[in-house]
Amino acid sequence: MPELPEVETTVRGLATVLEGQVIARVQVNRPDLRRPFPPGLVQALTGARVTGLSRRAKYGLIHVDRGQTMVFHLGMSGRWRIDPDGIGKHDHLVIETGKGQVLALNDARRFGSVDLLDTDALDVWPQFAALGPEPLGPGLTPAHLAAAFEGRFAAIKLLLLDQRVVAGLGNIYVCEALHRAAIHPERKAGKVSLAALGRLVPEVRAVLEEAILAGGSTLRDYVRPDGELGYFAKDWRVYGREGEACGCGRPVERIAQGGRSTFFCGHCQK
DNA sequence: CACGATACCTGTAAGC
DNA sequence: TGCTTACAGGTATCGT
Repeated sequence: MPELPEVETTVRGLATVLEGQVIARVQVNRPDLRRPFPPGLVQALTGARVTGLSRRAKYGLIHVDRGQTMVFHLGMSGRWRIDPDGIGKHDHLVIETGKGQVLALNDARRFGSVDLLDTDALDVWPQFAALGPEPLGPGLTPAHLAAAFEGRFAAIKLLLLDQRVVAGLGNIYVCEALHRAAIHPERKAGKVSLAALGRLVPEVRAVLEEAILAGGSTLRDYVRPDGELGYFAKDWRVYGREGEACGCGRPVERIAQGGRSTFFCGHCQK
C-alpha cells in the first residue's frame, strides 16, 4: 500500500480529523509493531492538542503542543482507518479525539513503526538524518543523482529504492518512473548518462504528483466514505502488468531484482 | 564500503 | 473443498 503518495494522502486525510483537536484517548493493543511502541506514548499523547501534521519520506508526523511528534511508518500493510465500524483485527493503536472521532492504525504484517520524538530534534533523529532529499523538493536534481550514482555498479532500480539516495520512492513508482524515462532498470547506476537522469527527475516528480492528485480526487478530500485512507485507482503503465502490452505493443516483462519484482518494457527502456 | 541475501509477519491468490 | 506455494506497496541487518 504505502509509498510516498499514499503516505501523503493518508497524512492529509488524518489532518482533516486531527488538526487542532485534543487527543482524548489513546489505546495500544499490543506491545510492538516492527519495534516496541515508545514507552510513555499513551501518557504523552493523552490530553495533548494536535498542532499539525506533515510527512517526511514515507513517514507521517503528528505534531502535538507539548513539543513532541508522533512519527509513524506504515511498512507494507499499514493503514489508518477513520471512524471504523468497531475495533478490528490488527488495529494496534487507537486514538480518539475530543470530538469523539476514532482513528485506528491497522497493520497486519506489522512492518510499520511508531516513534515519539522531540519536535525540535527530528532532523537529528538517525532515521531522518540518513534520508536523501525529498523527491518533490528542490534537492532531487540530475546532478544529485549523478553524484549518488558515481562509481556505483548496482542496478539503477535498486539504488532508486535506497532511501539514502532519494527518500520516498518505492517499488511501484520506481518501475513507473524508469519506464516513463525510458531507462532500463538493470542499467548500472553509474553508467546512466546525465541526459537520461535529466529525463528521470521530472518523471519521478510526475508519477508521484499524479498519484497524490489521484488520491485526492478518488478519495474525495483524502477520506473515503468508509473511512479508508490512502487507496486510490491505480493506472500503472507497467507495474503489475506482466504480459500485457506496453504502449509500444510489446509485452511488459517481469524480473526479480533484490528479491522484488521489477516490471519494464525491454523495447522502450534501454 | 558496496552489494546481495535474508529476516521480519500475515493475508491473499493461484496452483494442484 | 482443502492444502501448499508464491508473492505482496518496506526496511534493517548480516555475510561476502
